[in-house]
Amino acid sequence: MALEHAILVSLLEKPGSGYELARRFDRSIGYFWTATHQQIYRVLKRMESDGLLSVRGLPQQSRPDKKEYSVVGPGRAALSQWLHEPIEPESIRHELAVKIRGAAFDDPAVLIREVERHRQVHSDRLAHYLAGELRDFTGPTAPTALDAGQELQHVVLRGGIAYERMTVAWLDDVLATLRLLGTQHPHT
Amino acid sequence: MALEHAILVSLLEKPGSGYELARRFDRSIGYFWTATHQQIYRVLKRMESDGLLSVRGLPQQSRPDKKEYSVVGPGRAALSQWLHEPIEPESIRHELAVKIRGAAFDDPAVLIREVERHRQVHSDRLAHYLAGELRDFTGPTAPTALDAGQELQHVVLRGGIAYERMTVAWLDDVLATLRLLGTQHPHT
DNA sequence: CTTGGCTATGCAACGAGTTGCATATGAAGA
DNA sequence: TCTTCATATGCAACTCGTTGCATAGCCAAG
Repeated sequence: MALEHAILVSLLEKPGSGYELARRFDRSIGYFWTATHQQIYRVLKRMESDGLLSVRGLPQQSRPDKKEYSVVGPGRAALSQWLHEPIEPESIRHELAVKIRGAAFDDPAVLIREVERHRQVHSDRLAHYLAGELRDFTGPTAPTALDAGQELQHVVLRGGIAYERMTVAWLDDVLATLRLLGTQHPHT
Repeated sequence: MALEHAILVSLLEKPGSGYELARRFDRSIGYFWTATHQQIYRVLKRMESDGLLSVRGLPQQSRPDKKEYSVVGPGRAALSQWLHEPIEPESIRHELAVKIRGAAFDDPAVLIREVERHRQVHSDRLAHYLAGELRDFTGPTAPTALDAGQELQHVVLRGGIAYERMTVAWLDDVLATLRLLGTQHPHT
């Protein structure tokens, strides 16, 4: 139930509605944990009935009502307990890697476009992360004192940056390999 | 249904039983796609009834019977079709990153042991990959001619190596950050 | 001689995640 | 004016993935 914990972290960073959470899961926390709005609304409801969150109805002008969720005592305790539990080191699911191995049984050249497209996405993400880092951690608003929250968000962002950099470099390696095979085996 | 495709690739590389596939998903292809034996048996049954695979019962001495699956025509066609379809660039689910951000709301020091443990796992995986690379791709049995299958398996392995290297370096960064926060805030 | 481990397959139940659809309103643009 | 976009929430049905358990025989260690 890691979504529950991701929601606790996000709501502790800043209370918000299901809709707002859904948007955060499209950026920020979403770089490390994805979720759709359906999932979020369902889990929020359960967490509230379990007493981990409190809700506040915010009637809005010219908009549907908003339900703002905040973490309450038991929610904070649940997060703290989870932090003390060990978790399994991630096991990746890299569909593109499966495709690349599968390309041995077809024409490897069909993957070139696909890999180029992925490279573009990762390269864009890298640029986006770097811009965020400049804005939030090394710009004029640079952290004055050592703030734990800031430092931890920064180190996670550095992880994202390292991941995207590594991925772009690897996809270049993949492209070079595919092109080499293309010239050797014009079409198997 | 990417498991289906991962199974097609693995069975094209070498036919085998559900049990054998389950073990391959603990190594090799499993580095990029995980699956439990339950999932595998269930999907194999479906794929066979869909006509993508054929089965051969192999009675064995002093062992339960084995069912050896092979890819047949329609299976190969399904793989080929999948290779031509675009896939979504991976979205990561990095539970440890969520924990690190969550540590801002508790004592960051509680994560040190956990991060050290993860670092060890990734460092072991890296060593394992490097040994495999030496054995299969750069050793005395180095590829004579340019074999597409070999080259593609190698580039995927290089991706795994790059990933583990990057992760170990990042976890060192995380540890340094956690330790720094520990000395600054002896206990919030 | 019994316990545990390895091969080999599978059911049943549950929890997690996805997809399609539905509803309501106001603002901006064609 | 009509459509589309953005806010805001939710149900229902489905597939995917995990966990616990069951069976069955052989082998090796204690």
